[in-house]
Amino acid sequence: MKKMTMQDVAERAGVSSKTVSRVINNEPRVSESTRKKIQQVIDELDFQPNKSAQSLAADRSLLLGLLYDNPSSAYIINLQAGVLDACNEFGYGLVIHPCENNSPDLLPKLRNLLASSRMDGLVLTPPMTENRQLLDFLDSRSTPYVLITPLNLEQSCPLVSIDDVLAARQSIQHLIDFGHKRIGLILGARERSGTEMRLLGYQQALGENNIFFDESLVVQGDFTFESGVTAGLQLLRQPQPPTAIFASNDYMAAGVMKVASQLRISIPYELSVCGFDDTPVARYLTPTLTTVRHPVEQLAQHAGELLIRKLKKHLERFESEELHSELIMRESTGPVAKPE
Amino acid sequence: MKKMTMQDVAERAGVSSKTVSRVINNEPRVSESTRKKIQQVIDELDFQPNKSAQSLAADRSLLLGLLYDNPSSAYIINLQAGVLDACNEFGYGLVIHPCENNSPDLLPKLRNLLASSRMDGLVLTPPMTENRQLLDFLDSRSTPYVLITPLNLEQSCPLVSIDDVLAARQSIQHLIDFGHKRIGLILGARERSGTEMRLLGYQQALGENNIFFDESLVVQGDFTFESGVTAGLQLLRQPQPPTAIFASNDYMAAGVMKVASQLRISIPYELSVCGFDDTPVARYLTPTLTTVRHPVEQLAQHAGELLIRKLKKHLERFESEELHSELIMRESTGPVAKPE
DNA sequence: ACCATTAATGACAGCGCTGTCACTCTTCGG
DNA sequence: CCGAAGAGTGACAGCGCTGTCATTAATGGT
Repeated sequence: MKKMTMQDVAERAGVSSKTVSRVINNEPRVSESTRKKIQQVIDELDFQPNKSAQSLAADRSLLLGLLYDNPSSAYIINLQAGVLDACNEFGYGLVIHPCENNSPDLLPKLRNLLASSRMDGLVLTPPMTENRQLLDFLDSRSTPYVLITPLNLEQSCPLVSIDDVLAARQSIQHLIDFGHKRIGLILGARERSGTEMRLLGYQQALGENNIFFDESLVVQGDFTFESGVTAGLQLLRQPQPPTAIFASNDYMAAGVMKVASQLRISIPYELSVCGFDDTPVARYLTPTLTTVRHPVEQLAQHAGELLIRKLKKHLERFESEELHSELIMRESTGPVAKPE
Repeated sequence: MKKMTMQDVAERAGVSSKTVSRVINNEPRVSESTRKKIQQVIDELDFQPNKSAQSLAADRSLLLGLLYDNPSSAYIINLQAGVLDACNEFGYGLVIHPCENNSPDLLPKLRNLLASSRMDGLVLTPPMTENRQLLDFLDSRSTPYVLITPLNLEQSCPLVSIDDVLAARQSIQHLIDFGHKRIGLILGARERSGTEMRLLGYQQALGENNIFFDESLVVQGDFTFESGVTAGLQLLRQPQPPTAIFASNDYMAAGVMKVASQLRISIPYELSVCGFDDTPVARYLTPTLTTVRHPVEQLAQHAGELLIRKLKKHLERFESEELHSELIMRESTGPVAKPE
């Protein structure tokens, strides 16, 4: 495992080290024959260029940063896996950075991180994607970034997203197909753009099925289990309670299930519950939770690739992508008990 | 945000860049007065040394690697946070590497990663900590590493650990205090050293309370929810079923709760269930799960610090640490229904 | 056959830091 | 008062790569 340099490769291939560099970096202006020869030597010696030297000489760190502030660890792990895939493919490294979106020293900390790690670009996730200050800061230093976000707004940067409206509409449709007509909706945190998307999807589904939109069936949550409990109580204690509840994430759905258990409402016989995100907890609850699975890892991978292509200038204007979610049917949803 | 070099700092402080380097690296042989003056200039300019140049010149990457193969995302997030803390404190970067302990190309992949990222040291977590091949490989390249592991074996390397025996004993004691005498134990994967520790703790607790050790109350699991279901069935269908069950992690405990629900056994009135690890799911289950919380983040932080000190040679022999766990009492445990 | 253009390659400096070694200035025992 | 030892500092080379520019070989139009 002694160290190896481009010089070694160059000598063994009978070329200059600069030409080896050209091959490593996929630069043009190398004849097919030399390229092949050099590649062969590289493979033989299992040569890996020294990242520090590359960074120093080319003045780019070959590092991507991943910023997140999200309580769902499963979500983050998937994110990381996706971005890592992209990084590995293109020889980039990944710097992970858990942060607190609302902390006043988010920016100073980030500035510090950027100064010391010199990341070439950033992948941002909600809720950071909606932090205007943060985005402006990045723009001002012209640090490239891509967003992973349910946001459909006219963004002026590349982003990857899922269609939250569609995902919500399909879940509600699933409940309607079971005969439900009074369907409760628990929204997520108000400032998050996904929240209104889901409300929109809910309304669309009702509209398509000529079901009256009853505002009292829509309650505000904040993505926490506790808010799910509160919201669940609020819904189930109504004079005419819903027969099904769609929660904007699994934790709030778990909260509803807790309430149902306390009120001795049996799921799915007396109440259907549908979550969102397909967190691992969905499989561990009793009954298991019907929920919506997002392709988080692919999303993150695309985001990483997009960013890297942007860094390499192989990117025309703002490319963006939209992936789709999938309804995972489990035990917590079923037909209405007695058709009204 | 124009770039700054040690040269700039040096000029402004009226010294050579080498002396600035000395201050940055906390080297001795710098007079207190110059050190102070330079530090002041550094603070004023908010100077950060160029990591790539440092790495290249000093031939060390200033990078730690974190290897894990664990299905619990919450555990990993905590791990990462802990190691990151240590890294940030000492100016190191972190390379995360999810891997598959049983994959045949674990070693080739790792070799690759080490070749390209040139990490200075590694933090290993179960089950990698018990992968002899892996450890030998690292020893052979003399890559420093520290282990985070429940293992109590005479290891020849630094490690941080929790006292699994104690943690298990205390949980069992908690159940005994509620009057339970027939206590089921669901073990984790057989090859994991924590498993026998927990069995030991179980036996100790029984012994201390003069309770007969009934082998039929101990069943094998593998840390998955599904194995918890199987094990739960096995225990609860016995002619004389246990009145309490201790599962070696929360997922298996969730499996037991599922079984109990299906068999219409009410928790905690007819059966107490205790988990291990305090995964988020413990709070979302109904009833909420009594479990054991480990100081994963501190553990990881200590591991990181230990490793960095080892890298800096500030480490005499094999330092190791042991931290303690905490029983989190929730709703799933309670007194026996009818004292026998 | 001649110059203009382009393709393919190499020579060389230098990215920003650290290791080595040389140098100066104290300090102190004898 | 002298030499040795040590503390404090700087000059300089060079880590392994890439950017720039020079150089040579191949190609084509007239």
